[in-house]
Amino acid sequence: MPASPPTIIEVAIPVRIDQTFTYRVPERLAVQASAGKRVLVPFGRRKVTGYVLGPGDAAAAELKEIIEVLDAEPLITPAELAFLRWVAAYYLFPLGEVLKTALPAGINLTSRKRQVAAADGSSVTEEVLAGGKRVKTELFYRSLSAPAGVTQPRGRGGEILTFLGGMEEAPAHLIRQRFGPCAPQLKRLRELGLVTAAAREVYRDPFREEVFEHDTPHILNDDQAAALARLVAAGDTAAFAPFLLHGVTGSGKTEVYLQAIAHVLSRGKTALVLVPEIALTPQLVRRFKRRFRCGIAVLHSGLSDGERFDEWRRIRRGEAEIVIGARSAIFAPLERLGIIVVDEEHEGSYKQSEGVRYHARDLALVRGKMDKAVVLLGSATPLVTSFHAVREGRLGYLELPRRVRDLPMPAVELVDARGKRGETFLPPLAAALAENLAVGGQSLLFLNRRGFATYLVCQECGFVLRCPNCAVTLTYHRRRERHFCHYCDYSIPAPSVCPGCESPSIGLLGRGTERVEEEVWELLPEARVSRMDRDTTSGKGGHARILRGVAEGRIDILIGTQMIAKGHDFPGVTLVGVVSADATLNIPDFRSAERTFQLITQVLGRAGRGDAAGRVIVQSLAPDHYAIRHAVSHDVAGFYAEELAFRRETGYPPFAFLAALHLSGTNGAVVEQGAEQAARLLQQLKGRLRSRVEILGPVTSPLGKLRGRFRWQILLKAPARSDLHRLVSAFRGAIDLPAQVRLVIDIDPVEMM
DNA sequence: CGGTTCCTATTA
DNA sequence: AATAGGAACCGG
Repeated sequence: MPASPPTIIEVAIPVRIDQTFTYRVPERLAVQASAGKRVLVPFGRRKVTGYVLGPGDAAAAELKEIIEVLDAEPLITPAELAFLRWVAAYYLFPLGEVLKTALPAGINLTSRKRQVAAADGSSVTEEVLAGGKRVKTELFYRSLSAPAGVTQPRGRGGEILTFLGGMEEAPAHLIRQRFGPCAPQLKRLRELGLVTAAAREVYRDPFREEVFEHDTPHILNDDQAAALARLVAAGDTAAFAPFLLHGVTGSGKTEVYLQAIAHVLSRGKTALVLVPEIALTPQLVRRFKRRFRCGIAVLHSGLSDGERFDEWRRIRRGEAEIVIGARSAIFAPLERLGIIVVDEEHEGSYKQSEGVRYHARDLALVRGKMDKAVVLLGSATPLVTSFHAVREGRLGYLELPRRVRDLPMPAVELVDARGKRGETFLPPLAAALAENLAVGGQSLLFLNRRGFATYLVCQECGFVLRCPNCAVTLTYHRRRERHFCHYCDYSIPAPSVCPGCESPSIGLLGRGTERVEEEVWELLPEARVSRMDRDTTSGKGGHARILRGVAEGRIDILIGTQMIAKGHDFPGVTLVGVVSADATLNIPDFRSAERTFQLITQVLGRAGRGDAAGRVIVQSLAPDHYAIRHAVSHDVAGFYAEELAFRRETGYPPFAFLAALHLSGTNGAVVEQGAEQAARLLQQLKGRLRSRVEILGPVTSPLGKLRGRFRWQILLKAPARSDLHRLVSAFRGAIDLPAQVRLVIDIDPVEMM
């Protein structure tokens, strides 16, 4: 007797509940309802899309029946499901929500209740099913031999027919592109039986119109060749092999990625490349398209839902061997995965901070282990954690210590700015800017603070202008004549007198990029100056417009925030000035030194990527701080040694593991009570479990309120991840907070505020 | 007082 | 997460 298909199934539903649900399968759907497919199910008062996990326990008394099976083929393979189960367990988030995040957005059906005006004027609630996958189809035309008695039409119809005769078939967009609007002619041709039209599924391809010239692998220098050799050897063993590719800026990391991937593809496997920002994808995709003839898919948040869905389907069907994308691409449905590259692995944008709070860099290692793949973490300034893993032998170390073509590292002058707070440019930087302008060189000025002045303070009464929602100072933006909160979007018009005592002697302190721009105008009126920060790149293509201006030599001096530090090549830049290296050093985060070191090093790497070595001047109020000292002397190893000593001493990662519990809500008193209740429960559980977790808090974050919400935070610190998980899982099962308090659990939080 | 807004329980 | 039903709030 053949095994009968399961009539009871376990279904994960994308809701914020930590459990799965059991449904009955009616006879007619029994064969179709298999694991990895989506089903439409009744859920509470509505109908939702759920994900079939497998056969369910018949134990529950009354089960509802599934309504429909939504997919012909499973969307998720058993291996992917295992990975996603791991993600849900690790980040303590419901499996259904994790599955939803991993799949392209907008493919699920849900019932929506909405009020509809009835004929008699009263309103009726109507239930509508909304959403669902959108497959785009296009008509493909093909010419037929003319039936008896039909003559070839004249005019445009005839031209189209001749055109179609010369080829197998043509999609509608191609005909329109060639002949202009021609719907009536095509209709007539079909009526005459001269052509057939068939609707065919097409992909919305973000790079459809572009033509790529082919290039060939570059010749590697000795360091690159040595790194590649180890990657090739590891790839051939078909075992999990994680590496850190530590290459100084301009050392040719991308070429190593390309050739390692070429080797993986030659073994019939596939490759996944993660990049930190959308802005960086097009140039990297172009480089890949020039090198490889195989299918390349792109996944990032800049795509429309339709484009993303189509790229996802191409991958699922095995039509793309390479996937390039932002953090969510870690969930790409690639099979036979041979290598995962995480470019600029230190970037904070790999951390998802809403919904499932995953870290794509960490998940790359987990997925690589499950899929027995090579994982390649690349950076000029790796995470302290990665460096430590190398020292412990958990990560292979590949080093590219030299720039390609043996260009020297730029010479850096460190200028002590102590006691000279009023001056934006100290004499060395002012002189260097003038000199560089005189010889026609381009300069880059970096300051990681936008706006004109960071705060307004009254000289009479000491009043400081703050955001009513976020308890941070408001930054003055001169162009808009307003003070803005950089956390929420609150703003007020610039006052002319102190809002506290009406004294006219108000001072604007702390400078941002907008002020630096003004001071450059005053210092060098003949220079062509441009600024790149969130305020000047807001429109579509604003980013590209400024970069093009620099590339085409229409800009002499570019001022910018960290935006200019990341990834872009400025071949004509021969001077880099860091206006204040300390802006990021004093934020209350145990990673502030690491961040500052990374940022300064990345900025310095922008100098002299062309033929000239380039000159760099760094102004600092803390020239003796180890992050600044080691960054300006290009002493990466020196920095990591001191930073690791500091972390060991203070008990922070990688010598401890962290979790953060964020409690928030609009009612301050209720949130406070909730936080205290949570802290008490944690203490009890800690005693009962004899846990080694250290509980810090509840404390308010430095921003007591964010976007109008009160926030409390409890920080957990443990010597091992397992301690953290035991305590937090027990806590999550036991806590019963009032509904107005939202609890977010962040395992391995990157931000400490 | 009717009408909103806030809060809470529920989901197989 | 989304929903519905009920409590709380509210102006004049």
